[in-house]
Amino acid sequence: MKVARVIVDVPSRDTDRTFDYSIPPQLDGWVEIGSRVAVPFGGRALQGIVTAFAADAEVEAAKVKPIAELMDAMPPLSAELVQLGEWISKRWLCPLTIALQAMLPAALKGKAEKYVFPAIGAHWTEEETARSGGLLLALGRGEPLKLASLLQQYPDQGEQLKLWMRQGRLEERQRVENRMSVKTMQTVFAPDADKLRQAMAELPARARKQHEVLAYLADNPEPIAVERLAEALGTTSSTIRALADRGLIEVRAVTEDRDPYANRHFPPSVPMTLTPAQAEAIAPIIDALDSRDHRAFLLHGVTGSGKTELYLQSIDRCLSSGREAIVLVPEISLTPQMVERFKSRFGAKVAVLHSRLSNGERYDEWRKIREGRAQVAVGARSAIFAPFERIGLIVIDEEHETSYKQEESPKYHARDVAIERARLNGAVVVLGSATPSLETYAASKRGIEMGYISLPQRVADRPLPGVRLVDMREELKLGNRAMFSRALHEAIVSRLEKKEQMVLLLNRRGYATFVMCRSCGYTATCPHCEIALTYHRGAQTMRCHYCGYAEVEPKTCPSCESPHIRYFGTGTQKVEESLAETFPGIRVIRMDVDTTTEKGSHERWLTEFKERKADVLLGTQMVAKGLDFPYVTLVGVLAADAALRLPDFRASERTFQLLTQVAGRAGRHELPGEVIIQTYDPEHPSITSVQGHHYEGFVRQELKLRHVFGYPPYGRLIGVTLSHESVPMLLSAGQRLATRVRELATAERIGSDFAGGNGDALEILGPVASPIARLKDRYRFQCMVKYRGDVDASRLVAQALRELEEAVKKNGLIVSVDVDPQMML
DNA sequence: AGCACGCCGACT
DNA sequence: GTCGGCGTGCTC
Repeated sequence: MKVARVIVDVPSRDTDRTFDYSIPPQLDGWVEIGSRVAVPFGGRALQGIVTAFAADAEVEAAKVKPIAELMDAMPPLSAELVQLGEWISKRWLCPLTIALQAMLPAALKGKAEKYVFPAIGAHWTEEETARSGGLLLALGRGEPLKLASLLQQYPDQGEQLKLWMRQGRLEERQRVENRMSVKTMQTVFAPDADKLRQAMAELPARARKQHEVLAYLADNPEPIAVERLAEALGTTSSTIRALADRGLIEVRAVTEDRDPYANRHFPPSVPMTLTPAQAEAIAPIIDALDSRDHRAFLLHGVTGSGKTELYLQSIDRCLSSGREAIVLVPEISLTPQMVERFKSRFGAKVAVLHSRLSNGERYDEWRKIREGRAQVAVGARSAIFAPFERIGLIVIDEEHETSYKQEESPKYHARDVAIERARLNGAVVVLGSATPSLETYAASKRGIEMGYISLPQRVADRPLPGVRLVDMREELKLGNRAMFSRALHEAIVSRLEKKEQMVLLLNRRGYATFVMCRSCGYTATCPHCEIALTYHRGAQTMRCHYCGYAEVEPKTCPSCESPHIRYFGTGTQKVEESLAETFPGIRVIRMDVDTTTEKGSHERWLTEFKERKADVLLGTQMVAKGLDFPYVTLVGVLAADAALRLPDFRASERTFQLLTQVAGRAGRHELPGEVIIQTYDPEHPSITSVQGHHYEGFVRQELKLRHVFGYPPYGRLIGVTLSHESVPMLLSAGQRLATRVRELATAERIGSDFAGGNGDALEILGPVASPIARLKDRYRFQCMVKYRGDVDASRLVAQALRELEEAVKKNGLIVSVDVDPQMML
């Protein structure tokens, strides 16, 4: 009996294998590898993906059930993507269904819905019918009805329904349905100001928060999302709901638009004539495309060297050979300007995929690709799964960006997936960056698996901006306690006079980074996470940036009641305030997660800045990436070493990359640029190398350190984080795991004297408390496996984890594995 | 992940 | 004597 092997959508270790289903005659010939099917599984209906066929079931024929339904006429995944999914699940140690789900748009994440209908021959008394308040009448019409909507419509009949189902008078059937939910947003609509004032007068005086809400709406009459309004006023949605209940405001679910680019016109662009340097750089890429071999290249080009034009011309070449192209861009750089560059060149052939799209929009773009109506996919990380069938080229712009690593399961890195997918397709990969990750750089310098292409000059020979380092310790000695050094102060003044613009970077949001009592040393920490709370000026709250916990600012010390409670450290809010005080009349746009939560706000700020409605763009790392404004002639970094002391071996690399990227924002057009970096550590290589735009110098030094400690690219890492409410439990589980990995390594004769890139093999560190030792009320311990690249450590870790899970069963221990972790926190 | 099956406390 | 608490095991 021919069977389909199905991966069912239950993300657990013991269901991480195929289950066999027979193919009903009417589906014969329709079910393919990659088909999405609904199947009965343990008494319920589930979604699954067909990954193989077999001539016979691996279990006795009586156990094999038929596929209930084929969910799409055209399989959403190809055999190639299924294969890629299998590779991902092995590489990052996750259940295959999780890898496969990551490839599907959210709209295709099927969910079982329960339907109820009367059993044949079931009767109800007149009294029961009357008591059911219309429910039995509705059921009596014959159509099975959705259980969830019945419960919503008749909230008090839940018990009754359950009883009838137990008695067999009602029957239940499950059906897997698409979650084609159009995205909606609860939005507040305010009446006109007069009505609002009248409403305020009618409100009881003690309803203070409700007054505030109405006052805010009187000033800001445009519709606003409930969540956002609540956040702006430091209250909760219940306040707003209360107002809606009184009928004073209206709250409606607003659906989001489906074609984000429907009303936009993209003026066509033609290929630019390449500079000699560009022409030389693109040649090997074109060669590789023409030969149809799998090849990968690092395109190492300084900021402003014209990498995007090379991408465009490479894509053009790829398309003209009848193949398709994927372009990955960091989420944050996926701005309308960026999209425009691709749409202008390739028009309707471009599909755009990013997280800001609603599920419906995303699904529509995805279908354009699947159905062959688009040949270029431009998108963030997950666009690497664009369902093309003839991929010729994959471009990853800003390849060093951390956002290419997904932090939830599957914890894949899009760069590695790209290379594997290109290998499967005989396609070319181009990794572009001004500051390549050390892994990529080292690989390209080895020259075996990856070629190196350099583009060391900016186009039109525009100079890289001059970089000045300012030692803030000297400033302090000279009595300057302000957050702006004298140099930066002067530079700001001169830009204001010349009506030029500035970008200021501070990689910390909020107002003050911690709150401490000067009398007793008490610091405010999150009660759930052991993380210092950050003070936010606007809402006068202290917030945890990890779990979102917030409390009102204390007037006196909660511990000793001293009034000497002070705010330390500087966040973007405080800089904004200080700019206004120091430079009266200065116009500042602040961009950080607090000001860009609303859909489209990110874009709006950038447009305003571009139109020169502000002098300063102040923000966290989101102002460092890919922005291109002709009037920006000054970039200021307020505290360059902020991220340097983090307990992460990549801290230096990140700092260097961030500083170089932000420095590249200055002087990109006619006007020359200047960069001022304030630091307490002006000798640090991450910082001094930025001054000379000296990537190679920085990398050489950093690689030496990595070599000594056996960190990537010389060794590889697997992080395992265990979390539980109890510390002793965690410690014993952690030790058990570490011991077991060690035993397995010894059994396989893998030496444990790995130190640096020349030792041999594998070592396991920990368990130790995680840098964030407690998160959301759970303690966290971690182990780190450090190993030489040719050792199959993930197999050992997987086995040790299986054994550990077997041993502790369900006692609440949560284990999370991260292969090639990018963040050590 | 769910849902069933199974073995021990507070109720009609 | 029964309802139901959630520990354990299976799902083609």
